[in-house]
Amino acid sequence: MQSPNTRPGRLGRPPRLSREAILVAAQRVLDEEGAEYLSMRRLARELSSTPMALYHHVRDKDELLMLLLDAYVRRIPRPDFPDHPRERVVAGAQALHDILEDCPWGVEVLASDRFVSTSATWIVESIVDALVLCGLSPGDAVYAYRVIWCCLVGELTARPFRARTTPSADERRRGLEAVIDGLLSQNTA
Amino acid sequence: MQSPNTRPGRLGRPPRLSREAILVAAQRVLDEEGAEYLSMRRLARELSSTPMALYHHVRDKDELLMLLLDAYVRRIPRPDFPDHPRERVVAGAQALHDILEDCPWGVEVLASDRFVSTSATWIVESIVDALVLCGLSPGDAVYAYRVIWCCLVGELTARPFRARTTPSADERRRGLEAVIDGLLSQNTA
DNA sequence: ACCTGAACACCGTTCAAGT
DNA sequence: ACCTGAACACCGTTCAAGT
Repeated sequence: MQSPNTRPGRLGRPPRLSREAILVAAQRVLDEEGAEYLSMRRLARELSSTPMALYHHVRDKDELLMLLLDAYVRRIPRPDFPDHPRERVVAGAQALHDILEDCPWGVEVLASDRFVSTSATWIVESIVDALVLCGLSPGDAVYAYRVIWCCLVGELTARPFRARTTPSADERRRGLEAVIDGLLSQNTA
Repeated sequence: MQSPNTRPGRLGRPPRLSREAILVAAQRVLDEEGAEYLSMRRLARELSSTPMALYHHVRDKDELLMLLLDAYVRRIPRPDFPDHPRERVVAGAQALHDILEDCPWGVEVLASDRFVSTSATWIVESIVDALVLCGLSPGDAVYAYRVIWCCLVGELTARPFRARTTPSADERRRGLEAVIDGLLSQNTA
């Protein structure tokens, strides 16, 4: 129950903030108000602190978002995927979609540069592995994964769309399967 | 050669700005500095005017972007597409991709709501029609178009990606064809 | 070491006034 | 009718100072 700000033998002022506390508060703002309201200034207010205090625990806003996404992904339970390779690709892509759907701000963070976290590698690797088991060469598998990833990003980014009806989960799955099957059958061509 | 600000019989102060002039200046900023520098304030400076003068000719920044994209699309020459339906789908998607690649800020405008311009309908319709000619039902064709559109948006949004090598035009085409063939063959399933 | 306050260089937009 | 200036309510970030 040793609180960090009472730890003895440390020089200087005891910290009032911590990376942990900042991330918790940021997640709260994200949940309660949405990503468009998460600013360094808003976050400082949430913590009854000043914007600049944050910069002592986090390099900049981009790093903060990266850390938030990282923590979010880490909280996700690792589902066990089906044995059949094709089903595994579909399930993996579906999982990736679901993760990002619950975390719309994350798409932007991932789509932009900088994010090099390894906390989501398992799912990427699981998809690529399954693609190889489906018969694709490693190079083709990576590329096929890339196409799948682009479709997911597009699906999540191009939200409203001209057809005002959001597609049902079933429709989405059919679309996803079509894309995956197309990528798989290109191998044999 | 009748300049609008000398047109007789009009009441009030002659206009110094016009929607046309604003769009031209905005396009110049876009070309020379990039979309991230196009602000109402920057644009007003470009026109030696004040930010608020712009709001007399344009409802807000979103409308400005919409008008810019509209003008951009209108300038594109209408290519003639191949006869074979499948090739037509591929060519249409390719064209859509190329248009947006030269116009990265447009992706965001299109991905967000509001844009209801009809200046790009011809290309969308051409793709949907070709999909129907390929044997898809009208409903399936619209949905297939949606999937293709999402892939394009994703491809353009998820720019850098973990594989640091940007795919070649050939690779991209292969990916696109795989997606399209997947969508087409789902029909017969 | 950790935090504060003021400042810099921006945003989009509203409101009241000027010609 | 068209434009201006000041103001509102924001941004992310740097810099110098305080304890």
